[in-house]
Amino acid sequence: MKHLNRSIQLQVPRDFDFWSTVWSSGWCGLAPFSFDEERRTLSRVHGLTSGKTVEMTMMARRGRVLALEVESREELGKADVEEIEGVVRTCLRLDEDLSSFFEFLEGYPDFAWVREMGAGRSIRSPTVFEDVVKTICSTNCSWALTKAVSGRLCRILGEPYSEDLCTFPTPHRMASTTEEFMRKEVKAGYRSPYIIEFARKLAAGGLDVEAWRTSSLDSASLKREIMRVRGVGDYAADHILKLLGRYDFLALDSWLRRRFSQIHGNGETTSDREIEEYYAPFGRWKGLVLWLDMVKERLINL
DNA sequence: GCGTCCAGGTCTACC
DNA sequence: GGTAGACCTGGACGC
Repeated sequence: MKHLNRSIQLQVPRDFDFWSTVWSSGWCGLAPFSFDEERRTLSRVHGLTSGKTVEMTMMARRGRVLALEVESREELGKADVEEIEGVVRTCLRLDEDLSSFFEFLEGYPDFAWVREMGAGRSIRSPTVFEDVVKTICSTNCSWALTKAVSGRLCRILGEPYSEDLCTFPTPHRMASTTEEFMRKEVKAGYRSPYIIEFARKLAAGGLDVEAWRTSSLDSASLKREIMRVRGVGDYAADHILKLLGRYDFLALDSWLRRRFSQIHGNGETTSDREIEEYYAPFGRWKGLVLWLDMVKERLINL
């Protein structure tokens, strides 16, 4: 089938670095995202509201420019292009103002590298729905399993674009499946009823999770609301808050605990209280500072 | 090949 | 409010 290509260029903030944004978390490896480490590109297969499916590939260009190559089987209209640009802006957090964070870090020379690199952002999904489902799928399992379940969700319930590329399923599509199917085919295990219940609430219009992005609630109150989703506990709620751009909580998981003990505890086990105390001086930015501290080695070796 | 452990936790029952 | 035990999957590991 014939594929149509379109090139788009986006202006990015002065303090933004594309590859450190992509590379700072494992989210870039969860379908329908994929990356090419050698070419330093991030791709995503995405279903537009017009019903068209596109594959978008992002890469950095000189200056404050992000290049976007979009492939589609159908001609794209102005509204399609605007939607694609919006998806990219959301995924890369181009509209997240981190200037006050960088000003705050000026008091911490150990973190000067963050501003120098343009680090601080990490990718997320274009919808809160997708981020919540993926977060639930990341709990109490290996990262390999999280990737496998995300892949199966797309492959089995998403819209196919090519032989091996599919979109992330919509809430309606996920809501229409059964717990048994989710267990047997997607192999999401005991998380299956949680995911389906969440999708059904959204599909029925009983829950507007996109509103969380602009919620006027303080983070503690918003966290309580997020935790009303079954399958989302303390860690997952903290992680979702980070994806929403709120960093007042640490989102401690077993990987972070192990990493902290390697970096700051000489390999000795450290308690959550000790980790909390270590990052307490960073106030509302502590969750972001913790994350950057843990992935520093990965980023400065880029 | 087989059994066990555990990983980027959460829920429920019980005290 | 704190804690124990159950819960899916799948890779790593020891035997």
